[in-house]
Amino acid sequence: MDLIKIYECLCDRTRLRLLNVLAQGPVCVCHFQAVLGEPQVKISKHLGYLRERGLVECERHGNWVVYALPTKPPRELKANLACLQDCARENAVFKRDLARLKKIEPACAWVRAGEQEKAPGQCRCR
Amino acid sequence: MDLIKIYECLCDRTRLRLLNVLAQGPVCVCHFQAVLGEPQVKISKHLGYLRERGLVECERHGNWVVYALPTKPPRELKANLACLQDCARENAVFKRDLARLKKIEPACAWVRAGEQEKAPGQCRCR
DNA sequence: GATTCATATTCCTTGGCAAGCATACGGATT
DNA sequence: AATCCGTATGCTTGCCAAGGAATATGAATC
Repeated sequence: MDLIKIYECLCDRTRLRLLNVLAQGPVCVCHFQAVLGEPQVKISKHLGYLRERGLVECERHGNWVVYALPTKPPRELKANLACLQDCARENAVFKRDLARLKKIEPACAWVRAGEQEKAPGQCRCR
Repeated sequence: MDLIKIYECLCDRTRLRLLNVLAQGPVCVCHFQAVLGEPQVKISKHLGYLRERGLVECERHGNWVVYALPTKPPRELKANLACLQDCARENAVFKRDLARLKKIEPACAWVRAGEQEKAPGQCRCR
């Protein structure tokens, strides 16, 4: 994987927040909206940007689309994500996002459950 | 230091090469030209970009300007430079640059010598 | 089949950066 | 002071990315 491409993905605040959240595990788009408090278009576009460049993968479940970090990330990506985690640990925005994620967690239990269950009929996390 | 700013600096191939070379120690602009094989303007501009954002520092010695990594790099910068070094180790371009640097080294001994000596009257490394 | 919900895409405007050419600057040499 | 050398800055062009509004898609529900 091209280093430049990785850094291009990392040099946007929204994308950093997305990746920081994803480090906790798979998340679906509606949860991102709730956690980041950003409009749908913005979230979707940045996820698309990351997806095209191979920094995230996604899978559809009914209406929901669940995003996750690659199952087999290349060395460079792995290293940089680890570095990001290390740097983000103390950052206020990143911490706030994770706190919000935790609050929402009950609403997206089916994602954490390995996507075995059927996706709920309606999003209750916003 | 702002993480975004760091990543913005890292998402250009020329700047990555500059930083990779700088990881070996202080280097003056004319050596960069020889090592990277890129025109003077390009080198100078990218060094300026890095300088404005605090990723490198510079000091003038006669006609020469010697660039170096910050003496006291912030945590995030340190971490990312280390990560870059780790990722760049196997990269062909980066390795070639370091090889060229080694070849040139005799011509810029005064830089390595802690800048004690007077700068030579003319650049012989190009 | 029509509607609803979640998500993606298109179109537009705006801003910033890369690259190259020409030129300016600062210091040393003659 | 005129010149030379190393380095930096203006200027222009072209590209790409961000953001927002509107709209399209795809799947589920009624």
